[in-house]
Amino acid sequence: MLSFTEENYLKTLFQLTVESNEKVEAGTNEIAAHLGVKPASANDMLKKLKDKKLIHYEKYGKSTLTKEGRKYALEIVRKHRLWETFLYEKLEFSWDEVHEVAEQLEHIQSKKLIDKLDKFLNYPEVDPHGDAIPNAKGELEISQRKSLLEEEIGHACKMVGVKDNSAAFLQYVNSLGLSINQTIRIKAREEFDDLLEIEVNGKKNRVSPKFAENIIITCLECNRLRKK
Amino acid sequence: MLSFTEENYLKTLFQLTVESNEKVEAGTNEIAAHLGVKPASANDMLKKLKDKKLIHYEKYGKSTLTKEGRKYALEIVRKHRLWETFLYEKLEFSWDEVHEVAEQLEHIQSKKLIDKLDKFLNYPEVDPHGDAIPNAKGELEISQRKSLLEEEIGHACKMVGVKDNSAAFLQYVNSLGLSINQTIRIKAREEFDDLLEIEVNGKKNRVSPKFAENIIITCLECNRLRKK
DNA sequence: TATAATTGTTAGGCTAATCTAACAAATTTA
DNA sequence: TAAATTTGTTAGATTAGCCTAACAATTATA
Ligand SMILES: [Mn+2]
Ligand SMILES: [Mn+2]
Ligand SMILES: [Mn+2]
Ligand SMILES: [Mn+2]
Repeated sequence: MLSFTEENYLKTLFQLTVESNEKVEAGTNEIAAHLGVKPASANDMLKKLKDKKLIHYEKYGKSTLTKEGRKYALEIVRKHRLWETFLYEKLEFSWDEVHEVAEQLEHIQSKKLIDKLDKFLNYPEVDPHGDAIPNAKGELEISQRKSLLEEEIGHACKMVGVKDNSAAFLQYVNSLGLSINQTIRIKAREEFDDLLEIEVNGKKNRVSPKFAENIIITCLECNRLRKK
Repeated sequence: MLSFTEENYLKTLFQLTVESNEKVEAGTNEIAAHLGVKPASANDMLKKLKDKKLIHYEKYGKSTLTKEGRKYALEIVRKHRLWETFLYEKLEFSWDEVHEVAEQLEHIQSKKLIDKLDKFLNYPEVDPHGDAIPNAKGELEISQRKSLLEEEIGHACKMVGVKDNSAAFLQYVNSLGLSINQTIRIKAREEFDDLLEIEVNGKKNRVSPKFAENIIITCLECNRLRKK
């Protein structure tokens, strides 16, 4: 059985690779920063997890999860998101309060507990943030992606990537306050010139269809409602 | 904030003293045995808890909780019993499965979580084993006690002590398979001679009114129903 | 009340997870 | 491509919680 700490390292690696929209492997410093520890500490643990065959790691190289490690990571993510859903739906926690408590609850060891919780919540597909919940078999339905241009008016979505990777475009994206994981709400579409009115962090802006076509998003509303 | 381990020591001391029907203070070996560690380990921790002013402890003496330590212990007991109730009432866990998981859940740190859980469960007074749940202020309603003679026919109760402490009586008690914390069910009362028919661990026996008068119990049914 | 048994303490070690400080490799930049 | 910067590693120390083995105090028993 894994320790609390080992579990946190696996989950971090999962987030930084499998669930990242930027990379498929993670460096030691990055992992350390994500966990709030020093690189030296992360280095020790990476060697240990490699010995346990839970991650792929080579000296001075980047790390990824093995199949086995990924299995564990998915279990933890499943628990985390089910608990968040429980807190949100049953205990009147708000959207932004659930994560912190779920960080603790995700480490409770009991297969029965988590399966019963899943049933009690009526097998939810997504957590309160719109993120997919792995099922009991460890299968994760990756949120459907599309371009910002294809998103429905009125919906909120999350930016997960770009199609155009040119510096010019990225700078443009940046200047509008947009970045990975940023929530974007589409307010309206101008009939006259097809510009989209979007809201980011409370600030409104207008973007061209060409711009929107190059922003990759997942729709929060669609994910949330997919099977409910 | 207290560590997982410190919390377990405080809870153990609470169970061995405040909630015990035999003693009001506990020895080092006893504490160690209850926690499944060696006396040397318990000794280290007792000194540490004393420094933190959570327990009264003197070299070669017995230990008890300070007011502060008792406050923490009650919080943990409250969490433990609320989680047991949740598992039993909402997640279809059985009577005997709840304890193990609650041992983990009792250490989750979130005031809001436990108060919301309390509300969600509709402020239960007792856990699935009939034990009282401390309220949010840390007040514990000690289960009402009476003699076995006063118990209602058909009810199940728990033996918590004796009135007569003579060796002869205790031996008699013992020969019937009775001991502290043992569950007793009253099957019937004979009209003819007032003998009580009891069942202990599946075995039936008959006891005199004089005998029953000297056994102190708390009624599980009454505790469970007191305010529901 | 002397001896035996029980109970409690200490010293010294071990492991997991962390740190700092020094260093080495890899990558970026001029 | 050489120098500067970033990234990653190592050695050695620390802390919490546990252990064993030796010992000391207390309590029970003959
Ligand atoms: Mn979260
Ligand atoms: Mn965690
Ligand atoms: Mn319990
Ligand atoms: Mn516990």
